[in-house]
Formats: sequence, C-alpha cells, structure tokens
Amino acid sequence: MSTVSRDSVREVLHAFLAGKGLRKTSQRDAIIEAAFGTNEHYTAEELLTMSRSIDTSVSRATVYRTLPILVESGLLRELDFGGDTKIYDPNFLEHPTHNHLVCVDCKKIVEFEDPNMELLENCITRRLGFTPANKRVTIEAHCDEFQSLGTCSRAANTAK
Amino acid sequence: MSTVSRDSVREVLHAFLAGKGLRKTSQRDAIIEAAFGTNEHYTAEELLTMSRSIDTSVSRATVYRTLPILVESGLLRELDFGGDTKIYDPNFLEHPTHNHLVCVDCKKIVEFEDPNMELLENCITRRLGFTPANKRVTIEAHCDEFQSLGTCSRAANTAK
DNA sequence: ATTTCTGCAAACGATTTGCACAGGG
DNA sequence: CCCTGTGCAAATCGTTTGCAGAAAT
Repeated sequence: MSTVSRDSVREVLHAFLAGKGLRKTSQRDAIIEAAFGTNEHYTAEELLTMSRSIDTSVSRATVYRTLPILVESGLLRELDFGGDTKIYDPNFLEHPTHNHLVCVDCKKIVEFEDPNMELLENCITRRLGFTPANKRVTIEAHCDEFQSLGTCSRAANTAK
Repeated sequence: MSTVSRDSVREVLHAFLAGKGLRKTSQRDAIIEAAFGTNEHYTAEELLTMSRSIDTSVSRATVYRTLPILVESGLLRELDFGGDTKIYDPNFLEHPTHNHLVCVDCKKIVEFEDPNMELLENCITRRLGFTPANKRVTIEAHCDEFQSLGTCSRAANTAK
C-alpha cells in the first residue's frame, strides 16, 4: 500500500473517531497501523499479534472492541467464508467493489473486480424494489492447475 | 413444496446415507422431514424444535451431527449472513442457483435467481483459471417501500 | 455380534463484558 | 475534573465431543 493512501486511512479514521466523540489512543493507533499496513486478510487474533508488534500494550479486548469501529467506518470489511472465525479485509479502500474466489483445492483466496458484476447486481437489486447498499460475491472453485498437476503455485499458502 | 419433490428428497437422502455406510434412524428421518418440510430458512436450534414436533426423542446433538450430512448431500445449504448463528436454506433443490438479498431496513431475506449472474460468475471464474463449484451472492440493500413509508409490507417479519 | 447412533452433559473456542484503574479532552 | 478507554479475567453462547447405553445391519 502506498504511503499516501495509508496516511489518508489514518486521516479518515481520525476524523471518523472525532465525529463520533471517540478518543484517539495509542492502542487504537497501533491497531489502525497494523490493520492497514498490509494487503493480506487477517483474523482478530492475527491482528492482535500484528498490533502488539507495534505497541506491546494492546490487549485482545481492545482489538475486539476496535474492529467494529473500523468496520463501521467503511475502511475495513468483515468477511465470512463459513469458518468459525471472522476474516478482515483491508483492501476495500483501493478496490471498493472487489469480490472473492476461494479455491477448494489450494485454499487460497483470490480477489477480483468486475464492472459487469457490479452493474448486474445494481440492476437486480433495483428490479426487486431495493436500493443497493453492500454486495458480496463469494465463488468457491477448483484450481485448474491443481487439477492437472496435483498441486499448484498457490498450494503452499495455507488457508486464511 | 410438492409431495413429489419431498419424496424425492427422502429418496436421494436415503441413497446418500446408504452410499456412505450411514444408518437410517428414526431421528434422522424426523430431522429430514423437518428440514425439507418448509421453504423457510432456519437455524440449528429452530430445526431442533421442528424435529421434536415430529419425534420428541430428537436431541440437540443429533441435529448438530446430522446437519453437516445434509449439507454434504447437496440438498441443504448453509448460509452465513454475518450473525453468530448459521442459517440453513432448504430451497436449493427447487432453485439450485438462487441468491439472497438481505434488507437492511425490514431485515427480510429475499431470494432471487438470475441467469445472467450465473453466466457472469462462470465467465469470471474460468478467466481466473478455475472451475466453478459453488457461488454465493449476498446483497444488502435498503427497502424502497420502507424508505418512503417508514415501514414496509415485510417489516412485520423478524430477521432470520 | 458388530458397529454405528444416540442422549446427556461437559468441553470448547471465538467473542463479549463487568470491573477498577489509566489516560485523553 | 470528567468521561471514555483499557487490561484482565470471567462470562457467554453456538457448536462439538467423550462416554455408556440403544438401535440398526
């Protein structure tokens, strides 16, 4: 992520906090830094670890209390691929309409964006008498490479 | 649901159980009966209640142990709208490719099917080098009726 | 007879929360 | 100063699991 957009994340978030009468604390800063300092997906527990590497004093409770704020701000997105833990995706700032393909074989999550999908979703939603707010497409699929080779270039990565 | 398709569900499921060396028990029958005797979505706990109204002896543990079997059979689908409980949808037999729109205002879940969506998802998946397995679209949206009237014809229904 | 199923209750694990103190405005 | 934020540890709650007896094949 570019420094510019990371800075803008901080700004937006500080404005967001201020606007809600919430305070700027060192723990929240560390969590924000960790949350948007990567393009990878992560769990609450992983975010705790990442935050602690910036500020040792961050506690699990604070991470769990901060996550909903970040999600509410619109900069962080909560994903649910059916596992027992929620996954967080910091890439919606750069790619606001992206979706996810989860590989059944190599377990890797591939992000994709498609304007036609976007258009079609809006059409369908309006046709049903609604105004679109939030759209999620999750595709589970088999990796062709994996199918023919028995492994694939992504196979090393463990599921997130 | 028609009697015909309900019967075919039972057949398919019995064949599925037999094929995996699993036994046909009265509790499983009651759960199957309950699970496919409605077009509504339900949680594990709700399925327990429904099953017990057919066979009092059904226990929570058996419901939780049977659900993954039904899901694996392909006749029942597990949905996750971000809440803390999983939701099950028995309508994939009749509408194999349907998707969900969740109303932010009236909380109602609307099911919809769209062949273009289906087509587009397959295209995107193949373009990425994968073979489609399972596709889920979830649209969160605002109810136009609710927006203009402050309520809507679905508003009475509690979220599922 | 053998093996799978079941109910019960205890265990689990991610997330939430009550509390008393710390720290931002 | 006042009020929000924090860490800690205990509580919560949907779901899973070990066990001993029940039922299916």
